[in-house]
Amino acid sequence: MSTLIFDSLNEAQSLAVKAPLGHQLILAGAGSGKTRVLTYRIAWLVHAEKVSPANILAVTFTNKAASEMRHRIESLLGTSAKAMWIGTFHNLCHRILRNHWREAGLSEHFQILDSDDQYRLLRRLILSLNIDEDKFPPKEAQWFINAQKDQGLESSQVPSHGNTIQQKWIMIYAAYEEACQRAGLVDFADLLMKVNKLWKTHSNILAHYQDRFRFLLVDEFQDTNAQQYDWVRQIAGSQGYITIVGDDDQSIYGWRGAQVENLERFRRDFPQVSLIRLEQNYRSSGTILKAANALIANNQSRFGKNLWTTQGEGEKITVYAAFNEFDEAHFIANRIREHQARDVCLSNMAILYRSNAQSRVLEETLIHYGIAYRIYGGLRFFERSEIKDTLAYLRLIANPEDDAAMERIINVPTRGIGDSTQALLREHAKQHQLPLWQAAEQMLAQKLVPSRTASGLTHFLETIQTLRTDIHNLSLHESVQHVVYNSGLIEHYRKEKGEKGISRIENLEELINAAKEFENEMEASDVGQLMSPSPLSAFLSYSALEAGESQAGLSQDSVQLMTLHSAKGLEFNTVFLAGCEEGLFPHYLSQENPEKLEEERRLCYVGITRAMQKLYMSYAEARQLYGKNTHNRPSRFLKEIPGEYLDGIRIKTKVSLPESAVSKSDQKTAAGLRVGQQVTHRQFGEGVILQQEGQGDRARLQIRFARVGIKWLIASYVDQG
DNA sequence: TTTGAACGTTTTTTT
DNA sequence: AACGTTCAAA
Repeated sequence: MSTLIFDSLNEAQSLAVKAPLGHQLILAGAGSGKTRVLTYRIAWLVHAEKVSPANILAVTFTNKAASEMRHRIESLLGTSAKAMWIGTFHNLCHRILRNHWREAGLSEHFQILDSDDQYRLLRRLILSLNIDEDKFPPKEAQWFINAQKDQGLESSQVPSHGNTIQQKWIMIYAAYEEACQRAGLVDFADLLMKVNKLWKTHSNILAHYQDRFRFLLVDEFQDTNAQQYDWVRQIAGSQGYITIVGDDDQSIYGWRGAQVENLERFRRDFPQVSLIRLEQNYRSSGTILKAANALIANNQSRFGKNLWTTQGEGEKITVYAAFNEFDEAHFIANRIREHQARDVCLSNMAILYRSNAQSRVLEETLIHYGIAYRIYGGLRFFERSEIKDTLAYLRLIANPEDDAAMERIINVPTRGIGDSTQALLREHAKQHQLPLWQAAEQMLAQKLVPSRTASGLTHFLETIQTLRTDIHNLSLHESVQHVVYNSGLIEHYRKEKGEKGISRIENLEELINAAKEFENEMEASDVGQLMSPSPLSAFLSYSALEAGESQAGLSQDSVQLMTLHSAKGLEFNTVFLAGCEEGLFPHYLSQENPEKLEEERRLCYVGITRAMQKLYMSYAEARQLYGKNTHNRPSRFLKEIPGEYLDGIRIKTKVSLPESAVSKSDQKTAAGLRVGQQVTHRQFGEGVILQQEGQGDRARLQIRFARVGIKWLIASYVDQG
């Protein structure tokens, strides 16, 4: 490796990369090359400071970012970086817990509970505790428990303040804790909490990690929570060198316990932190950057920084006032075609939105236009119910004490084990302090179940046992395949009518493939997650930790659709920021609370700064939201951007013609009416056509009337205005 | 116990 | 609109 590569850095970057050993806080604005700085810093440590890669630990926000970083480092160094630990907090903690399960008080076969599993478990517990489900909804219990865990509090440590409601929550938490412990289950927050506790109770283990990882680098520090902060502080000890990178303006995970204050706290807790600001932006045009700066300046609580660029002004930001979400989608699709014609490849364009629900109309329109797209988020692969059912079979096979898994599949497919039988089982299990599995065996042996259900239950137990012996000598993917085909799940889904059943079966096939790929990767990376007691166990953990970044068809050139949250860290030539309306963005649940509103603004900042050359922002005057027609004002964020950076339709304009609708001749009806046109109606008065269904005289038109709102009418009853 | 239909409710972001 | 829950009938 030549030192020449380090010459390509700017002054601030170079300062950060070549800094003498010590603690560093790098405040890195959007597009300032922070990933570059991190990877180069690591390369510098290895190359110039002669640090062994085995002594380096890097924490990233997503699994994807981790593997990207590994690649970059390897290509910089020209060697494998296997000895280096790079991963998310959750991933690294998982690895540590697999190494020290005994000391952490876990079962060797512990499995990870994802948030859906957690919800189901809580719901069941609340029911069995005879607590009113309406007063203590599982969702809130989940929220409560996760919030406590993020603070590092076990159920016994949560103060009740003599508050009876709080006591109930604590009671639920305690029951949940016990259930997890008994079944060998660990949730996301546990991964961190258990490692923190492990380190506090076993100083030798902590010392081992402190000794090994003298060089710590943490990305996206503004999105760390209290537990993660504690984790970093512990492993650093008094010997470690920490580099943290963050941007307070891009803190968008406050709602799940992230604390921006951690940036400030770091500076207080660690002496002699050198602070470096990266303020030169290499990504966006001057206009886009200035717009972003102007927007974020409306936030009160920030470190304060100003991004600048040497790039030219570039094009203005196009704001489009759509009539409704369909018009918005058409507009976007047309623009995508234009850019495509100008040689911007599809994968360099992204449509960003606030909530996943917005994706449907966009998807449908893109399909209509024949534009390839790839969608992130929504239901991820490993979260689909058919996949989770299969995984539950595998989990129960691997660990008969996994009650959550057993609950899930005991009657899937239906085998006559209904609610009452299940209640009976639970009761027996509770009284004898047994896992459900053993409770079932006992009850059958003691003939405590009616004969008809007994046969169903026996059949279930036998199925699982047979599967267990069957797959004993099979490889991972063969095991998965065997379970898919012999558990009865395939037949079960085949019976399901419509396309749903078909796609489920396809997904199950895909699961077998995923197992195969996982196998290959394990072999290639020799160590990897091999700490797990078995390949199956490793695969199960993987499925919970990485819910499915890997999706079909990712090699094809396609437009990227995702929420603003998942766009963090990415960049695109052209960005469409859709749904810039009050109530949608900022979301109405955040409108009242100033802090939440600032987070929404940061989210908008993140969205804007994803764009390199061209940004479109659009809003719809009318939109179907939650099954109702809504009329929302343009987002306040649009108004916070100075008009000089904006182009196109003025924001306050009441009516403007959607060009996409006009240009399409097939939108015309026999009466010569078209979308966007002003019309009058004898009874309802003046209005604007929003949408059309059908052709000719029998066409139905959706019209927004000034006086009476939106109505669907037959074309022949409308006069052109 | 299972099934289907009617009913009512609920809408953010995710490692 | 989409989902989950509840209720009644088989």
